[in-house]
Amino acid sequence: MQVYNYKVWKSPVSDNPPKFKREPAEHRREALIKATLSLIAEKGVQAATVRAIAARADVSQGMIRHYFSSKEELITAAYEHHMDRLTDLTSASADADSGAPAARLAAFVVGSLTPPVVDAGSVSLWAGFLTKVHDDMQMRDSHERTYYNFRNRLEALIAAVLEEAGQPATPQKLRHLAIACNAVIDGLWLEGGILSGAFAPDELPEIGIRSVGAILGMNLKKAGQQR
Amino acid sequence: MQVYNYKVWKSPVSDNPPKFKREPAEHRREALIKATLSLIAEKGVQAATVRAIAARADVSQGMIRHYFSSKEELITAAYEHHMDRLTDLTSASADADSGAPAARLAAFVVGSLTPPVVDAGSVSLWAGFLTKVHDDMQMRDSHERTYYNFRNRLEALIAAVLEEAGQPATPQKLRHLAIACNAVIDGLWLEGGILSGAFAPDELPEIGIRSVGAILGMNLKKAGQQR
DNA sequence: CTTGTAATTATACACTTGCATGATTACGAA
DNA sequence: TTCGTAATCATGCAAGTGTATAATTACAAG
Repeated sequence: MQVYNYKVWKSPVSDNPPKFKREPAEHRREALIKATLSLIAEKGVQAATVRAIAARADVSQGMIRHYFSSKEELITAAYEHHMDRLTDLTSASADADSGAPAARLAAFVVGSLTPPVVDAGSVSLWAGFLTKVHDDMQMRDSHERTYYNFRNRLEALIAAVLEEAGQPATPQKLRHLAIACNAVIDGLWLEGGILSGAFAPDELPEIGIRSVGAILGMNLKKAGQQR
Repeated sequence: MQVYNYKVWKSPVSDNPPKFKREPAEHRREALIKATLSLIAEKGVQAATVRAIAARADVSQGMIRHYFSSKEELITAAYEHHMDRLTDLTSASADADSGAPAARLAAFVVGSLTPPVVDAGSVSLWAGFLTKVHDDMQMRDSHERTYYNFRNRLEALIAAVLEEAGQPATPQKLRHLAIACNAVIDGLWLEGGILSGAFAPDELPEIGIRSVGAILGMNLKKAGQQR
């Protein structure tokens, strides 16, 4: 049974084909992380075994312990990579919009509720990791960090919107609004990823904008369209 | 190394202590399910091994295959048990309130966002199972069933509230409102369970009621208090 | 061309996993 | 009491797990 399928390439002299290639460390780490993520997204954490990861990354299983001090460390690195990618994607959609605060908030919401952020694999990954957040301290820290990062970004957008509308809120009120809006987005993102077929293409962003607008007491939809 | 600790009780004749006791089948199934749930809640799905479950239920590991056709079937049964318990708990808080529709909806929201529904173990359990929802078809069906069960209940409460307020909504509008309110509740429930210490005791229900009210365009808080 | 050395592979080990099987044992029926 | 049988236990097995270690091998410096 051939398990490994190490990459083959042409040798300068064809009669002595090298059996593997030395790659820069960052390349290898990235390949291992991507292999881990795709495995977890497809078949869950329990499928991300040392051998399966190595096979998917086209390397021998020894590489994992060569580039990470343990398999757990690889899992954690993969989690951070995934979450960073998610926040980058949503932030990008808000930052791309240089219009009024309301428009930027709307873009942020829509970005969070459309592919590739809304995705079955993403949710599966997130849930798979969440299991470890419970007891692994490093994971717990990582989760809190990304959660607050997202919520604070949201809170800043909300503050700008309220200020522009001439309805500034107290810090506590602002905090509550951010928590609430964050919850709607999270909930919609979740079910959108799990029950992918249960919603029409633009249904989720639509509901998201309307709900966030309702919570803030204004019509984000119109504000978002007039850009 | 002593692994098992079978229950000991007094024998009618003390010189011949029986080594185990025959229990009704339903007792055993329930004990195995509870052992499974507590294990998953504490240390994640990967800790719910045949041996660990048996040890916690104070039986030999053979019992699992005796009462369930496979370990997977036990896991599924445990999932359904857990979800049924969650929906029962939230429904109970709404059904207990026989007041105005708005009060019942408020009770439903509050019940969903206070312990024991909001609980680290519950969320951990839910996330652990979610991993399996992705590929296991039976799990997928079970998830959809409980999800729609919860959302439909919510939708019925919302419909009653809107009707009483003289603002009946179209089916599509009603569906959107239910999805949105469901999302807020889910999101708040999630973070409340994960970051248990990050919220004040009554902060989550407070935010929940205010947000659901905002989405529906009314003040649920006052309506809930006047019972 | 040599040669050193770090990257990579190959293999082995101790342990855990779910499941199967046969040996016990409690307990109701006769 | 005796006895049958289903419930329960004890043990073993093959496959899979993460990790450790030694054997290869690419590749650049001299």
